[in-house]
Amino acid sequence: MDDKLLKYFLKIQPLLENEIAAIDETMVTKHFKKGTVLLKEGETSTDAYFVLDGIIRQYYLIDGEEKTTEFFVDEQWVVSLNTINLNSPSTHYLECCTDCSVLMGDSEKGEDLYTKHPNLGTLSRKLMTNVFLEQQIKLEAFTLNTPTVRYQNLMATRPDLLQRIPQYQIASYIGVTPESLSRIRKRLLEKSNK
Amino acid sequence: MDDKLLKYFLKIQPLLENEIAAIDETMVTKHFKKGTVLLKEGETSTDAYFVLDGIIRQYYLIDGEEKTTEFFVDEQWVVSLNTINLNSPSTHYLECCTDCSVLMGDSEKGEDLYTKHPNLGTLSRKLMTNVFLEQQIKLEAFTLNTPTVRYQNLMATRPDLLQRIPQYQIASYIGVTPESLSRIRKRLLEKSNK
DNA sequence: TACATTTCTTATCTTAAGTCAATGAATCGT
DNA sequence: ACGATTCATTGACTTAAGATAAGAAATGTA
Repeated sequence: MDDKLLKYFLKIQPLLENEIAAIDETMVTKHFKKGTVLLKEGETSTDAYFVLDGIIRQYYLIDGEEKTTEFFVDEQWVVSLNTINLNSPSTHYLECCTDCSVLMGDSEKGEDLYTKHPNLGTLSRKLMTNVFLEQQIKLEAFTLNTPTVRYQNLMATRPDLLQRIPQYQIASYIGVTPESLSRIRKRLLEKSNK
Repeated sequence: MDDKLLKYFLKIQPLLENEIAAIDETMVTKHFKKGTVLLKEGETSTDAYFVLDGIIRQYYLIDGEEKTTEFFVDEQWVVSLNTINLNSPSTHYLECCTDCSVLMGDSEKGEDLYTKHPNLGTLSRKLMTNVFLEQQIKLEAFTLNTPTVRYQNLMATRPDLLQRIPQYQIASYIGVTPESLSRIRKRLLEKSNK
């Protein structure tokens, strides 16, 4: 099994050899070129991704405009509504911002896995809880802060993104137009120069 | 066991008699008066709540201002970061907006329950998944819409709240000041009168 | 009922975001 | 290296939100 994933799992839950083997059978390593679209609006796919390397962008297409809502990186899970509930076609897109290595697993096969290996069910529960908490923190940060503060937080916590992602996508991510972000940056610069 | 909770659980996962009994032992029905504060900033409580009746408001205190981020009602779970991770004291408050009936359970005891009854672990996993998805929908709605649209959505989907909750808390919930919400309402009225 | 408190609205002013248009800068492909 | 495209900045203007203050409406209470 991929070392990164194993380490990630073992931090959450101890696993037996045969459990590790079982996971191995259900997850495949895949490599995608920059620009590859993994999921389109309207599609129903139960694939879940674990990012090994690269950046995957989630965005919505609203009135012809792309609204970016997340950049998934290293050791993050890409799980969304339609991953879990097949009845609901995807409302968003997933695109590789860079060349990406991911582990892909079918969450439908997951259920079989859990009945055979209850311990993996426990792992999945804890995993889900973690993902939930991360999302809660994100929701908090988005609702409580202004665009300017959101940009400052991004500089502080994810400076890598600012290097590798075009600014208009960052703008969308913090909830403003590219023009507004440009002005936010200008104001911040003026302040720092007193 | 409370009938509402049982129905809710059975929609998610079939349960055996002894599993139901085990849940019963870990959850208590409680009644709170309007205005009761269930959780304060800084507290570490692993209690989780299942709302039977009434409205529980989640809010943050930022520079002396209350920022409302959720109203939990009927058949909703109140689970937050510190419920699950004791190391992190609460960053928010929980308050009863009305007289409330809730089921209270300690999520620490939950873990014991899952080792004894793996099936309840499965229930918990599915539950967590549902709560995660609800939150994802909320995050989508908040990031993609303007305050005006958020208010219109609220009118369409939760008209009960607009009746029972003071407008300045609704304003905070959709991310604006009370004055702004007042103007939003005025604009919408003017439009509907052509 | 009358008073007090809380909540909602209105008005004015300031600040910042959206829109549209134009211009520079950077990047890409051939 | 060249032009073509994409991306970032700037300016002018419009729209809407924040802040502050004042008053109206609603609610609670003695």
